[in-house]
Amino acid sequence: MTSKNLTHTEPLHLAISEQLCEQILNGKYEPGDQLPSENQLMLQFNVSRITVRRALANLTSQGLVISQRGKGVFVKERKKVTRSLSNPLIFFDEDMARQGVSSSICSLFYEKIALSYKVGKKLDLPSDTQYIYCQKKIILTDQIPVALDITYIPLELGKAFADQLQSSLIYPTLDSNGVSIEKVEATLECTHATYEVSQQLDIPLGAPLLVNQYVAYTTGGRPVICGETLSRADRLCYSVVLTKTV
Amino acid sequence: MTSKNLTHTEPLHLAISEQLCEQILNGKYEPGDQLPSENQLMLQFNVSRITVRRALANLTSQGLVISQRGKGVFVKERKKVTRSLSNPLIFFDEDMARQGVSSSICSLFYEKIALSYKVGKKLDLPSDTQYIYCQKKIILTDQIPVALDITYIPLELGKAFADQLQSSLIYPTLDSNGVSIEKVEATLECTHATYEVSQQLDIPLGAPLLVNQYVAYTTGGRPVICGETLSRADRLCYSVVLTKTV
DNA sequence: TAGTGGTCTAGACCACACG
DNA sequence: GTGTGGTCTAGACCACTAC
Repeated sequence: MTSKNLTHTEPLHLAISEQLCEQILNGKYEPGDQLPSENQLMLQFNVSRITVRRALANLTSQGLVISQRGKGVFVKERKKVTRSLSNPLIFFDEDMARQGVSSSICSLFYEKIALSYKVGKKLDLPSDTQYIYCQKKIILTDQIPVALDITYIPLELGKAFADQLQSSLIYPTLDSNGVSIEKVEATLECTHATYEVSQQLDIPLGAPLLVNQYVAYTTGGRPVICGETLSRADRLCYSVVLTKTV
Repeated sequence: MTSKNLTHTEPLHLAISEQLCEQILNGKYEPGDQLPSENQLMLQFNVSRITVRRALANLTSQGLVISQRGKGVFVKERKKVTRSLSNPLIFFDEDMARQGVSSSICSLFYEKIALSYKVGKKLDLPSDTQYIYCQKKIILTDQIPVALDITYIPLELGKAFADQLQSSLIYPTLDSNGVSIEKVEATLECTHATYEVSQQLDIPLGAPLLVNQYVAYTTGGRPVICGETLSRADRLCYSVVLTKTV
């Protein structure tokens, strides 16, 4: 019945994935449910395995399902936490706690590295500055990795708070040491997970990431730290409130 | 040399896509350049076509290349425009003009529809309200579709400015008619293009979209309009400035 | 051991772009 | 027409999970 000649307009794999997509959205398959196996789908739609796999790949690229080797294909859970970018600045862990979510960090890297031109400019460092601290860490909520953060910290701060920074988040650390964050400039965009990042955040290659590139300023408009947070787009969203200040 | 037994850790398609990825990032292939054809890659890496295609699919899902039937596979241009969410509110077209980019809109749909509970709540409408205007439009920059916007406009506004709204953007229209936007609440997240949206924005199925869900308020904290903008993640990013107001 | 998804092959036909 | 990517098949082997 699914003769190839009838589907001049729509490829088979698309027809199948659209149908499965509808069933997922309609609730025939609920989050956590297992889809029929590739074998069953081959029989059900009377197509070859590669076409079934292509259809499943469509669903995966739409973030609807996740496949697990040896187990099956499952409908993804759709639970996101919200990171508030409102004023006043709310610390990440407080933000999560308010949503009933636990958070922790796992420091991957904390070292003095050569300062790049770009970072030097963002932090308005003297032109003879040669080094800076760089921290890479994984941020987890409810034990699941949600974000990879890379922060650049000028030497004096990085040295003073090294221990603290490796076990807690950066804004609270600065705050509790008398460095008040007065302003944050951020850009939000979306990229795709490289192979390396996909491994670190346990997501498929090419999965969408929300990128938050930020520069934080303390009193007197002096930049303190900058960096970027790559968040799993299936786990995090940002909220913003803009008020006309005139 | 690319014997299967050597690559226990890494599948062939990944090894190939990683190598091509590196060459793209290194500049061997520049934006706009054509990659070797599938046939050439089959010979070059001594693998089957399906493996080459899988490697190219990896690159596509990472947003690095785009394939065009009958022509070839090309390295994607990486040009993004920035939408400022700072204060004061900058209109989209001014924002684009400042970046040397032309912008236009294409109205797809402008009709009175039944009011949903969700929208009614966002706009704080009287509980007996039954209808609302809904506008769907494509937003183009430099003639390329970048976003799909869906806006909900209460009856009195929607009727009064119907003509204007179909040819120009909503904030400027409201502003020029004496409706000042004092506050905007927005959440930013990322989803995947459904088949329908992928067709409208000319992107692959499942491509990442930046979703901006907003409610705009006028004087006295009264909500005026709400809606959501689905932007192509490869073409748009948002910028935000947060100032401690205390 | 049985069932699942992951990788890979060789081969076929189709649709589209370009000269 | 030639070359390109898009779709699809049948079949094989592997790695992982669960029993």
